[in-house]
Amino acid sequence: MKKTDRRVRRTRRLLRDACISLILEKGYSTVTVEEIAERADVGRTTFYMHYRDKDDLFVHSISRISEELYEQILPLIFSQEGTVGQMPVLMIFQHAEANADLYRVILNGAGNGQGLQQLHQDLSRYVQRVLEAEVVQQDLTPSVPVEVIGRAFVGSMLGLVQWWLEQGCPYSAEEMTHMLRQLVNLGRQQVMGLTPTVELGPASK
Amino acid sequence: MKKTDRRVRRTRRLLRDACISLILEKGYSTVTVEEIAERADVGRTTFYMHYRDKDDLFVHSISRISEELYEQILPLIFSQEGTVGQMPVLMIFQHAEANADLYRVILNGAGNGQGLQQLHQDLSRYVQRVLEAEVVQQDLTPSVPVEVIGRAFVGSMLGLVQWWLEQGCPYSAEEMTHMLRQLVNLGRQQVMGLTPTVELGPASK
Amino acid sequence: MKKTDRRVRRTRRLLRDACISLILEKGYSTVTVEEIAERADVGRTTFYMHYRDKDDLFVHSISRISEELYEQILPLIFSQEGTVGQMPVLMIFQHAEANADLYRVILNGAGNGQGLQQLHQDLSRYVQRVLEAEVVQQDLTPSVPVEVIGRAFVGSMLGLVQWWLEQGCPYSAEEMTHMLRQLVNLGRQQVMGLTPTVELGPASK
Amino acid sequence: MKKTDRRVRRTRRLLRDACISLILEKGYSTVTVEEIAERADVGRTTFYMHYRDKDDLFVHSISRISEELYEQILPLIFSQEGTVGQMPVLMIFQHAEANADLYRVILNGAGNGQGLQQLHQDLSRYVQRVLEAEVVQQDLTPSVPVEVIGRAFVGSMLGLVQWWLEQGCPYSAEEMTHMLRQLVNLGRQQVMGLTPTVELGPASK
DNA sequence: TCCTAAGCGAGACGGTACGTCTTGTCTTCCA
DNA sequence: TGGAAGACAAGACGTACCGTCTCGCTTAGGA
Repeated sequence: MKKTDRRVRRTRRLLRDACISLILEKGYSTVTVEEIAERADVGRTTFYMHYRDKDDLFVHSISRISEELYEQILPLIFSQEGTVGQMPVLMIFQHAEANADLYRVILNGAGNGQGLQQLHQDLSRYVQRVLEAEVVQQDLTPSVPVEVIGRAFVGSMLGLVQWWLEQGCPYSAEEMTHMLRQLVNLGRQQVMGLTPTVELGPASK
Repeated sequence: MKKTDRRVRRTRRLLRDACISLILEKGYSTVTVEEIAERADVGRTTFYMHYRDKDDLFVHSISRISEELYEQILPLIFSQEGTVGQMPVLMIFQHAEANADLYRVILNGAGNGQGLQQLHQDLSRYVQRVLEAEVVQQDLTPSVPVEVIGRAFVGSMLGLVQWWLEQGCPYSAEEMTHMLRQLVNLGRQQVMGLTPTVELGPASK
Repeated sequence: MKKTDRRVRRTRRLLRDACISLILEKGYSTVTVEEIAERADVGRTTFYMHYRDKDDLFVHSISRISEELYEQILPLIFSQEGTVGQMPVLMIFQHAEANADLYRVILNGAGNGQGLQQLHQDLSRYVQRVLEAEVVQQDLTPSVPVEVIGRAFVGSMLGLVQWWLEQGCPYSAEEMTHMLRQLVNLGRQQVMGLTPTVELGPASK
Repeated sequence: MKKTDRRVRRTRRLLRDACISLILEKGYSTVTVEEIAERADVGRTTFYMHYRDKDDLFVHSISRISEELYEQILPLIFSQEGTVGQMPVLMIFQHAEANADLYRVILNGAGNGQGLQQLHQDLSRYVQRVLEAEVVQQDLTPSVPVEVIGRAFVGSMLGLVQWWLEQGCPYSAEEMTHMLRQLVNLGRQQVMGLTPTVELGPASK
């Protein structure tokens, strides 16, 4: 029951990799189960032993990326002083740049937008959680529901990431982070009932 | 060359309506050309006389909505005093509420995200144009490219619209507009080099 | 009621010619109504004004040939001394050689064998009629029904014609006629109760 | 490589049987692949796994009959004394009577006459071979090419078979054989340079 | 001379069948 | 015993023709 598990894991990894690489090559909707199986050097039967269909595999494939992202960001968020710190946003831009192709696939709405919805939701939830912690710790009374703040923030962030990747990353991740913060921080602080802070350039860090 | 045109137009309209209603009922990917044709009381052959495939029809179907939106907003934008006025944003929320189902389809990324991409792009372009006019008229030197400002703004707006519709519109369009403005206006004014203004509530209007 | 008729006749002729030439070029079953109409410089609608379908047109097209054949042979048959004379057979070979392509189409069974069946039947009937006249005139008692004699005769004749055309007419029409007569005359005379005659070569005629 | 083969063979047999029975019921050209598949209790896809199209299946279907015929006749032909013996012809009539429907389909020119052409050709070749053996063994000098003799013979035989089946077999196979032999034997013997023989009735056999 | 009916071209349309492609299931065979 | 091979049913796809219809245009023969 050990060797088998390892083999199973291997097969699944092969399938996920094949899935992603094929989507990158020719677009989500034109990729077939057959192709994925062939690329993974696996029988079509085997595919169906592990995943229900292409969508299922796709969701699991991108969840690897999400998990990677969450594992890096989660600890940082809570090691911070209770604000949506600069580091996490920066890391998202960096992570996106490192996995540009995959991000592009997700942000463009592959798989009927499943990936995008999930990412949007997950990130919003995290941001919301952080904001709620802030509210509790500093006893604030936001004039706008934190859910709304989170959604709007993630919306602008992902909007920028998508544009940025589509343009071929004309700015550095640090610059993008700085611009995003300039755009959203004042508003966020205002609706949260915080004192506005002056936003310093990325170089000053 | 007149009667025929009218018949063609009628057929296309029937197809577009059938397409949208079916997507709303059972999701983009499970709708078949056959179903659309049947719903439109049209032969499958006729479908292919007018549209290449389901995607093609979908794009044309939603473009009708977009055009409706643009025709209402465009004039307003330029009749304003050169700022991303309250009215256009409000109108988008209202338009979304009025066409909630269709917006949900688009924002959820139906059709491989084509609709969402297009909407994002179109709106960004409009916002960008307005901002550029502002820059020229008031001789400003923005610290962040207007393209970035536009993208971020549209990102947060669409993020909010999507969340709002998914939640069943727990706030009024006016409230949503006000919240969005509170969140983005200060930042926008700062990076544009404008004097910050106090944002008044929706009721005060 | 005059010019119109002429126009109609013209259209039908154009259609028949187009039909035959197309069948010769690419085989009966692959020819489409559209092609025929186009070749005849006629709208598809017009085709259906004159013929029910491709088969209908085909039958009418080949009937022209049959009629030509019958008009030449019929008089001769009955102007003869009451035997299946040499002339008619020779004329069939000559007619076949002159219309080789069309005969090939018919004998190969184009149009679900309709043409072939018809030709077989028509010729058999004629031969049978001649034989019956012989029986009556000479008060014979054939040991084999004339219907059978006729069928067998036409069978061997058409079998030879088809082979002959397919081989590119390696013999002259006269030679073919002579060979056919050598093969069938003795038997026919025997079963008819006639005195066998010596068959002379084609040159001796 | 065993069970699978058996399954494949079974499927093909089902398809061939369905094909023939449907053609008999409603004519070659109106039978559709869908119907054949349905009758054979097989998916349409499966049809295309085994045969290219309806024509392909038809040719394979009738080849079974031909093979049956050849397997019965071939041995007899060469076990004979070197003449186109009575037995083979009789067997063809008997075989035709036993498979009347299928023969009718073939002789009427179903499938663009493919079956008929093939049968004609195959039988002609066999007859020709026998005649050639005769020529060599008895050192004859035919006044007509054996190819021509064969073609003419097969032509009259098939002509008779077709007529006979179409008439509902008004004579016995033995009678038909006798009539055919009366009609062709004298001529054949003459052109082959053989002494004419008296043809005895079928009862005397 | 008009006008009116016919032949006709253009082409939208519903329908049927085609041959292909992909999916998901199941069975058989092999390592 | 798990996985590859592959037969298979199901069903959507996009295409090709078919036969029908409606719409106008031309034209020619009778008023």
